[in-house]
Amino acid sequence: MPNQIEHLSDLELFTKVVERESLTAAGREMGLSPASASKRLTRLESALNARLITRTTRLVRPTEDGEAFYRRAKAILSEVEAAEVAVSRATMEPRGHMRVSMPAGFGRAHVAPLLLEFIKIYPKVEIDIHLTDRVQDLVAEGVDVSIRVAELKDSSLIARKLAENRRVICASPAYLEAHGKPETPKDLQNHLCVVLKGQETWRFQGPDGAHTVRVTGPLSSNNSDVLKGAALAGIGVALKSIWDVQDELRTGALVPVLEDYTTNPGVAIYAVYPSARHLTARTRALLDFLVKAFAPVPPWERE
Amino acid sequence: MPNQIEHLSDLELFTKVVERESLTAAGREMGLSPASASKRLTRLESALNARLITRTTRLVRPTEDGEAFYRRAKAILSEVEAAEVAVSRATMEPRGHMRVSMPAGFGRAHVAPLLLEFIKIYPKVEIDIHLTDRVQDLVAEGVDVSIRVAELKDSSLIARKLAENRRVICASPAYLEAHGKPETPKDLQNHLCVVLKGQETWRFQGPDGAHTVRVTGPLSSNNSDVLKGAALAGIGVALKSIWDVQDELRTGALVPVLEDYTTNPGVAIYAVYPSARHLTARTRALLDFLVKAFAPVPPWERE
DNA sequence: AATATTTTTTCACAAACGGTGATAAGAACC
DNA sequence: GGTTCTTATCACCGTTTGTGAAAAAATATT
Repeated sequence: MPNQIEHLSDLELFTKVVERESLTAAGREMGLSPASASKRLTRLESALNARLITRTTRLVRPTEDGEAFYRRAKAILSEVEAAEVAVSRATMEPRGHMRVSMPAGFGRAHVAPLLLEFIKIYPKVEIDIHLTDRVQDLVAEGVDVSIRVAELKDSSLIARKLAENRRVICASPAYLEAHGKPETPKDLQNHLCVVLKGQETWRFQGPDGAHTVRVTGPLSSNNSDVLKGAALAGIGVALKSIWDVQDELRTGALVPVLEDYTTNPGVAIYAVYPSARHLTARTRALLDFLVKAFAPVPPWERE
Repeated sequence: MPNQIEHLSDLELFTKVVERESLTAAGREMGLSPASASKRLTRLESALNARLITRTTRLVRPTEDGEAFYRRAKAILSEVEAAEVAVSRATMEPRGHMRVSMPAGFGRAHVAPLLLEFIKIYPKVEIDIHLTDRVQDLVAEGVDVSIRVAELKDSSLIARKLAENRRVICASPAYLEAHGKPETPKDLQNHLCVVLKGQETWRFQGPDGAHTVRVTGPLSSNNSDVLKGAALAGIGVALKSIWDVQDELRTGALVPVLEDYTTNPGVAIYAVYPSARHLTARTRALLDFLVKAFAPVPPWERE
């Protein structure tokens, strides 16, 4: 029949009584009336079914059992406190291990380098960088923070927006030379498009309203790098995230088209994490770090 | 700001949640509804201001901090239990040290020999035999049991009657030869009496009613052995407890007088101890032992 | 896809607990 | 003997805690 003791503060009161040799003083120290102090000590003794303190109105001293118990009580209390500060430190100072999940392409290009900086700033944090395009169960996989490119709709998870995910329709100069330049979304239906598997429908928001175009083409893939390669090779028109083709646009290897239109609006890049309450220091630190790194303008949009 | 944790059972619940990976199961194990289990876990997390368990409806697992805290919680709980069983053993099996106080004369003659037997029966008990005729503060002196010859009147202390304290008026044959034998209490006023300091008034209860006699004589002392010596030497008549002069009466060295009268009625021998609640095993054992040794007829009255 | 099932969480309410001040009793000091 | 200080007890009252019901969430099933 273990654990008769329920109230840790009864233990604390008891130790103070032993030290002060006074119920009243011990109670006062804990902000308790003498009546309560008496009640609590009695409660502890009843729980243990033993007399710990012999007391008259003038003299309060531990019994032999009480003295033995005093030593144990002190040990217990200090262990509890140690456990508390250990947890508290863990939540105060970023440290420990964490797993961050992200899509392969975006992660490799833009997040992983940032995380290398992050662990330089917080040397006690260890990060497991987990690249996957599957949307996964954060809790089951033990993921602390997940970077997701999506429309926000998740329910129990909390998300912080890191950046817009601006997209561009683009193609190689050679392709445009050969097939001409589309001027409206509708034109795309007459173009060769390279598309991400499952995302064959492109949505546009432009000066002339919203459009939805179902595109087709000679190549589709579930890997966005393949698509980029195809576009570069002049296979067709691609819908790419800015962060993915920024360099190619700058060098002219790819050329944007339909620049007056916003593509797949509402989709943005988020840092997703389970529950906002009781964030660990490392999670909080990483989130702040990421937000600062991407805001107000993400790296790939700069200059 | 130490000791945020108050409820030990919250710790217990937490460990069970970690072990069972289920709030409901953990709660059931402790006889708690799922609602309560949830509340308690939340309370613990709030107290620590940290998230210990990440939980969805399907998956319950400790966070990294939670795992670290789990180990500490287990340690704390087992220490608490160890402390509890230590106390409980101390109250179950007679063991440990105790101090027994008693009057010098009676103690040396009748209690000390019994205590030697007692520690033979309970080898784990150590006794400090404290002989004193002063009435003392049990608590202040750390006395567990005090043997007292008195009229019962103490308030906060509990007493068990061990034996009547029958007294006799007696003198040596030589004295009676020289001075004659008193036949009534009143006769004592014409006799030489040896008296205990402060007890110069002797009270009698006899067939002809109650008498109070103030006696005088050539010798008084605060030590009852001195008085016995004086009586044996024929100095005068003494008021002695039976247990003190039993041998002398048997050999005829002292002769009882006024045998139809009861002397100082109401005075008996008691074992006195502080508070009946939460007696330790050793105290309980000693009290039972003493009662059995003196009842129904004390040794000095036998045969 | 839609429904069922299981688990956690929330909510409102009842019961139990815990603290308090008043009071009493006891003990020391003056 | 009176005063003061301490512990114990009592009745009262506000808070906390536990509970069942229902909601919400996440799977599993059909």
